[in-house]
Amino acid sequence: MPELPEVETTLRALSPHLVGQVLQRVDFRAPKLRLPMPVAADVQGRRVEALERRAKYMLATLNDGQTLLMHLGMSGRFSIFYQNDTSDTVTPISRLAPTPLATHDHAVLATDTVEMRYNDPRRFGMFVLMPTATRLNHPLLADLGPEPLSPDFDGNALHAALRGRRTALKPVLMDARVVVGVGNIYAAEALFAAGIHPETPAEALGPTLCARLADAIRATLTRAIATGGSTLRDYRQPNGEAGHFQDTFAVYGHAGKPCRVCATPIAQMTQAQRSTFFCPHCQPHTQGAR
DNA sequence: ACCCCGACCTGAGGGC
DNA sequence: TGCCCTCAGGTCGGGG
Repeated sequence: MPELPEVETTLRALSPHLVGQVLQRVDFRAPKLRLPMPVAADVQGRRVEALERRAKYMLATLNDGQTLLMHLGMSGRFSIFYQNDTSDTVTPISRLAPTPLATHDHAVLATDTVEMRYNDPRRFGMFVLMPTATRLNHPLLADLGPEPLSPDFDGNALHAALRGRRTALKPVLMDARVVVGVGNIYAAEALFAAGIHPETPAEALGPTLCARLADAIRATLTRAIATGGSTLRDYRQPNGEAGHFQDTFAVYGHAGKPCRVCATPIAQMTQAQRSTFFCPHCQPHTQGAR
């Protein structure tokens, strides 16, 4: 589920409550999600010095030289709860009052003022503790490609990354070594925005189309962040509200419905075991692919 | 190196 | 009502 916009939305909501705050209470309730959970005592009592995003990972820098890495997997979400109802001095960012823990609440991080709960039905998320000094060399982070919203991602970077990739463009866009943060939804939406067929051989995409696609990826992700991300099933912003970008999907989940531009029915197919949606008219097969 | 596929896990929805 | 199948936003690791 969560792709870059959902992770970014989550991070922006958590930041004011985490950065500079001490994790007074930490509870990893499941022994493992995708990976074994850290030991709570190795996190509890530390102050969070920074919270950053790399790809779909959130990295909380702790004041003891460790970094807590968090990933939302397919169905993960954080919710912010008030610690108590006497929080007059706390900015009312959350409408959620404390409730009993729910099924699939796998982690709890509490500061003096709020409690953050991580819920993840499918348990594909992860919490990993690693040394801050070498964190970028950690296997989870070492081979990641450029951030799509950073200046070093442009048509030239994309063109270089597609070299040697003979397979269909859309699965390649979802390869984090090419560009990070782009999952099944945003790959489809960006390809529609760029007017490129998802089956175009990746290495056939010339500089002009690479520039157009890089722009489309950046614009699509930026718009999604601005609307709080996409809520299909599980994802929620940490204040409990759904995202809204799903209301503006051009193709994702729209199989058989008329294209908003040309009214041609949106097509669906399978690529790399994932559903792909596209408009056969607005995203023609490109030959030569400049 | 690339590429394909299965694995991880739970829940929702459709067909019978 | 229940069962059984398919599908779902991600990523890793094994094999060809």
